[in-house]
Amino acid sequence: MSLSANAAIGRPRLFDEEAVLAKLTALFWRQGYSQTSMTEIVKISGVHKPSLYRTFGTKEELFAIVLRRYLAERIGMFTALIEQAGPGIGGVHRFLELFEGDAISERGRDGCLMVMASNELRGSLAGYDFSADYRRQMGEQIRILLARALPEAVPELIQARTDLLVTYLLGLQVVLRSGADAEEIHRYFHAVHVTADTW
Amino acid sequence: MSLSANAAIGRPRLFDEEAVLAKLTALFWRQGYSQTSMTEIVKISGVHKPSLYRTFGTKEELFAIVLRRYLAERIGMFTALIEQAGPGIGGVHRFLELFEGDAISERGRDGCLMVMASNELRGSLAGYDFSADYRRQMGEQIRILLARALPEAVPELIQARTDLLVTYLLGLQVVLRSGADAEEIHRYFHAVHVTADTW
DNA sequence: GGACTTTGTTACTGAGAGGTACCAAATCCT
DNA sequence: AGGATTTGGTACCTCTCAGTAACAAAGTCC
Repeated sequence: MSLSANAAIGRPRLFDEEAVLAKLTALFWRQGYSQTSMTEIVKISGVHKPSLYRTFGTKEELFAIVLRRYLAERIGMFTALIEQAGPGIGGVHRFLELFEGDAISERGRDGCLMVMASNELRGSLAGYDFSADYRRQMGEQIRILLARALPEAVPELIQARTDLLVTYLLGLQVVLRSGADAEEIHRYFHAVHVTADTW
Repeated sequence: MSLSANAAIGRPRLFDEEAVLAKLTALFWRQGYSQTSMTEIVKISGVHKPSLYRTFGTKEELFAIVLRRYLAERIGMFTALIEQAGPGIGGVHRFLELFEGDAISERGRDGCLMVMASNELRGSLAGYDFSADYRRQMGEQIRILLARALPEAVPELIQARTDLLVTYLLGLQVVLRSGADAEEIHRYFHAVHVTADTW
């Protein structure tokens, strides 16, 4: 399902949609939605305004596209980290370590675009409740991690642990975006390591 | 420390600063900083623009005043809830119940102004790192709650539990602002009740 | 080659943003 | 009473915002 209906007819597009969306994702992620102007978007993307509007629609529609793309990418990252972490309770600790590595990176300090957009747009945009979608898909991934880590636990307990971890991770993104230093960030990771030890 | 240097000389002010700040806090809290215009601020406050600028400075300075005021009020709420919750591990559960009552209220659905502003302004405004201030003061309150709840725990453990709860509560505000329904909100509270039972 | 279609580029629009100049009104001090 | 000082209120400023009209350029199809 491409954005352009018929790619063969007419003058060929000089820019790559995916590359532009990747750049704009980073831009929105850094600055937020309403604090990013179309002028900046034109500058960063290298695509002139009428082309942007023809391709992606209004600023709001463009941001919705960015959000859907980011959501899939983000969940993919969770899947990869959980895969890499392995089974057992050690897998939970390894997952947290991998997550911390990403968190203290340059991009990690921007927090999570979903959390940022949830706060700015109250979780939905143009009728699409992206925030609920994000929590649900994130929960599914965390549940996989915990089900493999705690094979003897009943589903209700797995769910409670999952809900705790999801909420914790959302809060962590708030901290990351707020400019906390590596020491404070590590304290928060330490806290959940300690908690996971009782599981 | 009043905002007006000399209250006696000149025409008396027709509006109450505190009442105006309370209204504007609610407005910023609902809409966010950059999505709230000076025109709206004039309309809600009933104070004309030049008076606002004379009294509170620029929009940015006004918001800084709102943030400091809100921070004190918010920490006061934590203090009150913790006082009301009482000692022992039961105090933690009661604190959470009281907090949930506030969370599912109309205002609770707006989340926390500090969390919202942290996401929008990356934790600081005009050189004031309000976000770090908030986490520190919030941590102090939670530590009091947990120290009374777990009198036999070593300080390191109290600190770890505190850091977990602080991060969890920040994440919860993200969920609240995103428009989650009461059932989902209750699930997240249940998750931390289950965790607190192992303390 | 010529009709058709889509894209790149420039210039522009109306609306709304944050912020202020200016003057009348209301108080205090002498 | 009259200057001094502060506030209320109207009208205005400049700048930037999202969005678009119009036309040239670059392709496909017949």
